[in-house]
Amino acid sequence: MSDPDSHNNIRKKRDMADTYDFQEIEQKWQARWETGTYYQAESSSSKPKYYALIEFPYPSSEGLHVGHPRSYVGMDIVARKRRMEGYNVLFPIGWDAFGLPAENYAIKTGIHPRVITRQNIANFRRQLKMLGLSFDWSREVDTTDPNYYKWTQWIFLRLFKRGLAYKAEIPINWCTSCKVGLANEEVVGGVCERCGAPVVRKAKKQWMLAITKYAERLLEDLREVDYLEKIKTQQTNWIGKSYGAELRFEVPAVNRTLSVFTTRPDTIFGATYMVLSPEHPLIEEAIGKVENPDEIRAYQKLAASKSELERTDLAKDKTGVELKGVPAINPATGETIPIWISDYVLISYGTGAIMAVPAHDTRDYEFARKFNLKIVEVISGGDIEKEAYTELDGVMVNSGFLNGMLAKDAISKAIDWFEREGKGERTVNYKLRDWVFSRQRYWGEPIPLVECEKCGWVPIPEEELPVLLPEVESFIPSSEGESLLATLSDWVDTMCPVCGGKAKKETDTMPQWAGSSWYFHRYADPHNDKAFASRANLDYWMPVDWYNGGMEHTTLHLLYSRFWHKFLFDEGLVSTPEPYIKRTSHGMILGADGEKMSKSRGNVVNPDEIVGRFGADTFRVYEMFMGAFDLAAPWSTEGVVGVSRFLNRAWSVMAKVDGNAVPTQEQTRAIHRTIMRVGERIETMKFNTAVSELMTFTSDLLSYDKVPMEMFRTLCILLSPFAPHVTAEMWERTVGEGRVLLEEPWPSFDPELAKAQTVTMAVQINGKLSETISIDWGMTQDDVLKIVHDLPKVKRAIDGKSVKKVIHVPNKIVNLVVK
RNA sequence: GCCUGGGUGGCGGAACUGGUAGACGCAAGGGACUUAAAAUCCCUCGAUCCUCGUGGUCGUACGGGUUCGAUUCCCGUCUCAGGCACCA
Repeated sequence: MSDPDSHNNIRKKRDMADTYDFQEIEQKWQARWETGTYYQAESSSSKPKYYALIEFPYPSSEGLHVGHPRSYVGMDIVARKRRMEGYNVLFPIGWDAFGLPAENYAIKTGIHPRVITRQNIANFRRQLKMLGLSFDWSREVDTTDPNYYKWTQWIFLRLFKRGLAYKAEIPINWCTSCKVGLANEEVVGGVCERCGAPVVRKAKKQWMLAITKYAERLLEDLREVDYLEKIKTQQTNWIGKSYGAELRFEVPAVNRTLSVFTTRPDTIFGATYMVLSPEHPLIEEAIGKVENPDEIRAYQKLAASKSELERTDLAKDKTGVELKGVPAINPATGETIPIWISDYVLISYGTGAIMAVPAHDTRDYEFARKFNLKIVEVISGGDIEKEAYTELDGVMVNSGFLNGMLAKDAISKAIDWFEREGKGERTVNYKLRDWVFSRQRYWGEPIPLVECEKCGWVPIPEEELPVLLPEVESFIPSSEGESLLATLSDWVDTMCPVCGGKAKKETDTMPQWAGSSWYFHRYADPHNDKAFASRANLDYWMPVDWYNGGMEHTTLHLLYSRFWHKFLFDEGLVSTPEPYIKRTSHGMILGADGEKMSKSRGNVVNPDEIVGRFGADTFRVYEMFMGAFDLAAPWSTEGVVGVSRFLNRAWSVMAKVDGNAVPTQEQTRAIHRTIMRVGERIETMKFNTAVSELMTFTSDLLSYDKVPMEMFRTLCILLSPFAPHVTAEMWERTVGEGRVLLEEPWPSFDPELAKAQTVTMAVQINGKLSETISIDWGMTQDDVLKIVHDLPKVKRAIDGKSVKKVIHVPNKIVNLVVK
C-alpha cells in the first residue's frame, strides 16, 4: 500500500509468469480474423457444405444479454469443429430488427425507429465481435433493410396469388394501449405481451395466412427431421390433430342445423344440451326469436371484454346464458335440448359449438351442475353423482343401438349411423389456426396490396417492390386503431395497377414473424437483387444442417418458417420440403438468484463487464461449462474464476513443451481418449463435460516435467473451438512455422488406443460394494474370479455359505450372490 | 386443468444402453511459498455412528415395486420451471 509503484511492478512480473494478457491477445487475433477471410463461406467449393444456424437476435436497446451467447458459442464450437473437419461452413448472423420496442420508443421520443435500430445493431455487432464468434459477417442481413423486406413482400404476394392470404373479420385481441391487434400468441397473462396493458376482443378485418392448409404436411414431415423429441412433441401438440365427427343438430326455431365437432360421438345419447361460443353466428339469427335478447347481448359484451386466457381459465366458475325459446333436437334421442352460450367454448376451435355430455366430460359436468341441467349416464363404470366419467373402457347404456358395446367401439358405430342418416360424418380436426398476419403498426413491412373500388384487393406489381415505409415526423398511431400509415393520405391514395382507377394502399404492416420466416434462405445469397436468393445458392446451402435456438421459439417461429419453406417448395423455388435437418434447443441463463434475468429484478449480467474482467475466452468457456446446455442454469460470476484459472493453466503448459519429448504409451492413450471424448461431447452438445475433460487433460499435462509437442498440439486444437484467441496465441508461439491453428485438421483417434489399459473393477457381495480391484482391460470372468476368491473380505463373506450366482460385467463389476 | 422438462453435497453440476453416486469447477478448511498480502502449488471436503478403521449405517424430492444390483425402469405422490388454445 505504501509504495504503489513497486507493488505494481511486482504484480506485473507475477502476471507475466502466471497469467496471460487476454486483452492484448484477443485484440491481436480479432484484428487478424477481421481482415482475413477465415470465416467466410465459399460460394463454390470442392468441400462438403455445412450450414450451422442460430436464431438471429432482435437488437434491443439493452444490448446483448449473457443469455444470447449461449446458443451462439455452442454453435460457434460446432462450426469451428466442422471447418477443421474440412467442411465449407456457413455460419451467418443478422438482425430481426422490426419490432414494437423501437416503435414505442419512437412514439415517446420522436426519434425514427430506423435510427435507434441502427444504433442497437451497431452495439450488438460490437458485442458479438468482442466474443470472437466465427460468423460470416459478409452475409449479415437486416429485416428492416428495404433490400431485404422487398423479398418479404415478394413472398407475401405469392402467398396472396395462391389464395393463401385472405382478409377475414374475426374477433382479435385488441391492446387498449398500443391500439393494435395482437395474435393470440402475443397475449401473455391476459395483457399485452409488450406493453402490459389489458387486452380486449374486437372485431377487425385482418389479413390471414392459411397455414391450416399445411397442417397435415407440417405434422407428417416431422417424421423426416432430426429434431429433439420434445420439440417434435411441441409441434405435434400445437398442430393438434384429432379424429372425430362433425354432427348436425336441428334447430327448428331458426330452421337450420347446428354443426358440432366431437371426438366422442359415442356419447350422443347423453348430449342433454348444446353450448355455443358467444361469437357464434347462429346467435344473430336467433336473437329475434329468443325470449331473453338483452341478457344474451350483455353476456356477449362481457365475454368480449375478457382475454382468451381469462375465458379459458379452468379454475374460474363457468358462466353462461340460455338461448330461451330456441332449442335444438338431439338427432339420436329426438329429444328437445336447450342451447346455451358460454365463453368456455371458443369460436376458433372446431365449429365454435359443442354438444354437451355432462356425464362424460368434466367441463360439461361442471356447467350442468352449476345451471341444473340434465345429466344422463350413457357409459357405465363411473359414479356420475360425484364426477364425470371420461374413460373409454366402460359399457354403453341408455344408448339405443349402442347399448352393450364398449365406448371405444361405439365411436365408430355412432359415426356410421350418422353417416347413414345424413346427419354427420367422420372428420379430422386440427387445433392449429390460421395465422393473423396484420399489424396496425408503422415499424413493419408494408403489405404490398391496394384496394381498388372496382377490382377489389390487387397486388402491387413485383417490379414496384419494395413498398417503402414512408418518411414521417411523428409516430403516434391513428386513434381509430389503424396504423400511422392510415393518416398519410398522400401515401394511401394511389392508382389501381389493374384498371388505373382510384385505389388505397393497405395500411396494415406485417408481424415480426414475417422477416424471420425466411431469413435463413437469404443468408445463402444475401446481396441478390434479382431474387430472394438464387436457385443455385439455395440448392447448394439448403437445407440448414443444424439449427439451434430457444425452446420459446420451437412452436411458433419454427412452425411459421417451416410453413413458408413448404410454400416456397410448392412454388418450385427450393428443392427440399423441410428447411432444417436438425433442431436443438438451449436452456435459459438465469440470474445469480435463480430467477429469470430482467431489469426489474436487477439481476442482469452484462457481457461487456465479464469480458472486460476475464476476457472473451473465459466468458465463452464459462458459458459452456456452467451447466447442461439444454437446461436452464444460474449465472455465477464466482464460477467464472474457475474457468479463468483453467485457461491460465492451459497457457502455462506452454512453458513445459519439449519438442524432443516423445509421448509415452500412457500419454498416447490420454491423447486418443481426450480426442474421442471431446469430439463426442461437442456433437451431443454436452459442452460442460467437454470442458471438464479438457481441464483434466490440462492437469495431466502440467503433472509432467516435459510435455511432448503432440500433446500440446492436441490441447490447442481441442480447446480452440471453445477458446479461439488464447489457443491461437499458444499455437503461434510454440508450434509456429507458418502453421495457423484455424487451418489445422481436427484430429482423429484410434478407439483401441482410447481404451484404458487397466481398469478398476467393483467387487460386490449380494449387490453391495465390498471393495475395488485393479485388473487388466478385458480380463475374463474366470481370471477375475481367481483374484476375487483370494480377497480376504470375500473369503470372510462366503465362509460357510455358498455362492449361488456370479454376475460379471466385463471391466465394470463382479457380483457374488451368497447364501 | 393440460403439455413439456426438472428435483443429486454448502453451491453449479457429473454418472455410457440398469453396474463403484458425487467427475469437473466454485466456496470452505489446513499447509507450502512470501516481511505481508495477492497470485500460484499441495492436501481435506455427502451425512452420521463408533471401537477412528483397509470400519458400520444412511444417502440422488417422497412412498411403493421390479432386479443379484435402481440417480437410471414401472406405479403413485409432492414440488419447481417453462409453455398453453377448457382440444369438446
